[in-house]
Parts: sequence; C-alpha cells; structure tokens
Amino acid sequence: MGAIRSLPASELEIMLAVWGQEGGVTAPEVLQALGRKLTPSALHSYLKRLEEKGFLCCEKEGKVNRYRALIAQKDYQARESRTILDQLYGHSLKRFAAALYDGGTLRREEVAELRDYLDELEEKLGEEGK
Amino acid sequence: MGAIRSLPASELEIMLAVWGQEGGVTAPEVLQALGRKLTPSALHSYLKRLEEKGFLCCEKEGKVNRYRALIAQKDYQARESRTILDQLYGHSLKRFAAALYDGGTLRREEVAELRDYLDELEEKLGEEGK
DNA sequence: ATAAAACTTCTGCAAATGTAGAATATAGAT
DNA sequence: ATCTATATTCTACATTTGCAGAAGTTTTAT
Repeated sequence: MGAIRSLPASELEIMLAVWGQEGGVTAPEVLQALGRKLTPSALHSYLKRLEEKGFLCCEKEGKVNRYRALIAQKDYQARESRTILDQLYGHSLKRFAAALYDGGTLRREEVAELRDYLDELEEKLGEEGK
Repeated sequence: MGAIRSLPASELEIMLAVWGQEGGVTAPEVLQALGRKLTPSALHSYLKRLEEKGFLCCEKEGKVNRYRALIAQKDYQARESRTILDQLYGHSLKRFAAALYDGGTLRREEVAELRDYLDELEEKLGEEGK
C-alpha cells in the first residue's frame, strides 16, 4: 500500500470530522460537524477525493452513504508530525517547542503536561535498555 | 500587513534555503543548496511567487538578483507550529509528542533534549510569577 | 569583437485544490 | 400517486502549485 499522503487543509478538515465520529458518518453529519458553510456538492467532491486517496471508504446504507476512515487518525498524525519536524525543525522536537515558546503561545500548563509525559516516556525508553 | 501564509512544500523548501544563508542569496546559490534537480526557470517561478506572497524581496546586485527573506524563519515556524498543534492536536503539545512516539520515530536523545529545554523553560515561566 | 556561458524573464501548461450549479434519485408526507 | 424535501451525482470552473522551454541579457573568456 502506498504511503500516507499529506492532505491539504480543506481535506484534513473533512477527515477530522470523520475521525471525530465513531462508526462512520453521513455527508449531512459532516456538514453539521464542520464549522463553516459548504454546499453539499462541494462536500461530496472532498469525500470523493478522499476516497481516491485511500482515506475513506463509502458504502450505501439504505439511501444515504456512510463514510468510514481507512486511515487512523493516529497514523496520519504520526507521519505528519515527523514530516513537519524533519522539514522545518531539523528533526528536533526541542526546536519545535522553542518555536512555540518564541511565538508566545505556549502556556504553562502545556509545558507542565508535556514534561510529565516525557518523564513517563523516559522511564519506558529506559527499560528497553541500551 | 496580511497574516503569514502557509506555504506549500516546494516553496517552503526554497525559503529554507534562503533562511539558511545570512545576507540573502542568489538564485544559483539556492539551486546549490537545494538537494534536488530544478531548472533555473522553475526556481525563478518559485522566487517570484514568494515575492508576491511577501516572503522575499529581490534587488539587483550588479548582474544577479539577490533575494532576502522578509519574514523570519522563527516567525513562520511559530505560526505554522501553532496552526498544526491547534488543527491536529487539539492545542496539545503533549499529543504532538505522543503522536511521534507512537509513530516509532522518537529517539531517546530527542526526548532528553526536549526535557532539558522544558526544565529551563519552566524556570523562566516560574520567574514571571503569578 | 565575439562566442560561450550563465543568469533572468516571459510564457505556457498540467495537476491539484477549493467550490458551486444543475440534474437526478430517493424517501416521506399527503 | 404526487409533491416536497433531502441526498447524491455529474459537470464545470477559478485558483494555486509544480515545473519547463525558449528567448533575451549580461558577463566573461578568447
């Protein structure tokens, strides 16, 4: 299977709406979940393209189509995060955090939260040894 | 001034080459810095578009054009990072790190490096009081 | 002065992205 | 059965992105 493609903003928006719902969604539901205006036909173009790209599958459920994610949000995120880190930050997570901090939008709780997480992580990585 | 736009991959590549060099660059230098093939004319299209978008300015220096960044790498990164975090990770830096870890590409040194940085940061944030 | 090389500009084009209109199908109400 | 509301499909189009050919300019070497 081909690698996971990077999605343009609009298509990602759609995927987030799909991921947000367990068990697949119908087009109207996506429209609902989306914060913005979009004609039903425009939405269908997106859904169709996402199918072509292997992100969704669609099956008729009586009258309506139900769309399901074929690529897990986690998998997409993991790949996307790594790409960004490599491209923009020379593979350094630290620089990513630093960029946020310099941007002035990093809040204290975020920092604390992340640090706790890293503590856990280091333990885990430690156990795996060498 | 308009907000900083998000650049497509190819244009970002060019900007990274420009940012990588102090004092501006010439087209041939960018070509050099780029790891891949690109005809000079294709490169010029990118440079032109980046000018239109307000990322670069160009001034004739004798025979050649010298391009300079108008938007600092830091500013671009800060904005881009925040956008990604907000869109994909519900504003949580921790989730970003977790996605990387789950993706299996997070190395131990990266974790350690980041943790040291956060320690510093917490001190700083602490001093600011309240 | 002239030819070769390097650089720039202009033009053009295919693919991808973002979106809508009109036509069609289907379900539910009367 | 018929109308109406809703969902779907088809087609179409403007804009953006990614790229290159050809033509013009300037520089440099001869």
